[in-house]
Amino acid sequence: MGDAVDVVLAQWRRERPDLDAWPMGVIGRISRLSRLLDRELKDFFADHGLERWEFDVLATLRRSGPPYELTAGALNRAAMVTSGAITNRIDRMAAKGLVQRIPDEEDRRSVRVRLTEPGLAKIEELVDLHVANEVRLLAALAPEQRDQLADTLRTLLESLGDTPPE
Amino acid sequence: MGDAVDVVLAQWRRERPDLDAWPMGVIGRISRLSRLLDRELKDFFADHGLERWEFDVLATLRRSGPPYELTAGALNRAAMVTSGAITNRIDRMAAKGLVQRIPDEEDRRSVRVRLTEPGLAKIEELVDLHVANEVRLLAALAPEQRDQLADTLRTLLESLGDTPPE
DNA sequence: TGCTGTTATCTCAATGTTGAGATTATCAAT
DNA sequence: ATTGATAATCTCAACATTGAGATAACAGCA
Repeated sequence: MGDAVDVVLAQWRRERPDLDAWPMGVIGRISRLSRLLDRELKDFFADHGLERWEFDVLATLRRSGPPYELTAGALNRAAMVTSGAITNRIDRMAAKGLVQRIPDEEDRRSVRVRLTEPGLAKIEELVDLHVANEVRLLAALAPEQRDQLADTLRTLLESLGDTPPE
Repeated sequence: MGDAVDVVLAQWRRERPDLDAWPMGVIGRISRLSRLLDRELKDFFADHGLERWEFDVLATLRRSGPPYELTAGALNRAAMVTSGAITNRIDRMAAKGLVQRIPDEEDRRSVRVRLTEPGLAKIEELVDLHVANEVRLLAALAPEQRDQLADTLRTLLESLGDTPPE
């Protein structure tokens, strides 16, 4: 009956009764949940010899469909990190043999990053387990609750400009 | 009518019709929202000469009530970071004069971190603006939506063990 | 008093991200 | 063709966090 954020809100009510801090009940919880879920996912991937960001890159390429390749730019937009971070990630995954860089003939500024055979095998092996793990993490929600939650979060994302590329 | 996560889900449906990836509609959105909100808050605090983590430390001390002091351990539990990170943060904030370290007489392993006069002034100056900024970020939600959202997120947090200290 | 286990904080090397700048390539318009 | 603006990627120094280990202090109990 109450989480850590309830305590925070109660403290503000006591210390600053004039302040209505309700937004913290939403934003604070999103932040904390994100952190907790990150930890859980990290543990899961560690058990399978991957970093979370490696899985994300593999999954992004896999779901883009054959030939399982995207430009570096598309990958960094998907991951919401800077270009420097993506260069670094691709370097390391290429060294591990999970992806390969392919020069783009059409636009020679671009690099296409393609899933290798082992990379494809890895994501195929893990994606079902990953989804099952996520189902476990959300087990506390009733089916209608989770649909409603997804809808509300979508509304928020749209209002913050999280619109698909094209 | 659709955010970046809807695209991800549609891709999985096309590529792997056998896989029901619904949890990504929740966990993916929580991750993305957390990142987007972080950026917004970062911009806001930058306009006021603070890092986000500095504000968090000030706010945690302020809402704990007079004499506005907590142990380093309490601060790192609140911030969900490791002890090394808190040591570093306190060092820098003490150098800026926002907090001061006070040896704990009762338990000499502990350090109490106390808001200085300038630190208190800073948080008092910013907290209302911060809440107003958060209200702005959540403006897309109707009042019942945000209450329901907060409730659902609380359910999730509790199920993941995010329970208050004592 | 002396042990043993636990707790609080700090230290520090390893690691990863950011953010700005450099490089190279493309595009639009003249 | 040439110029200027824009775009894609890579480079790299600065910075912050993690995670493991060190240090010091407390607590319970024989």
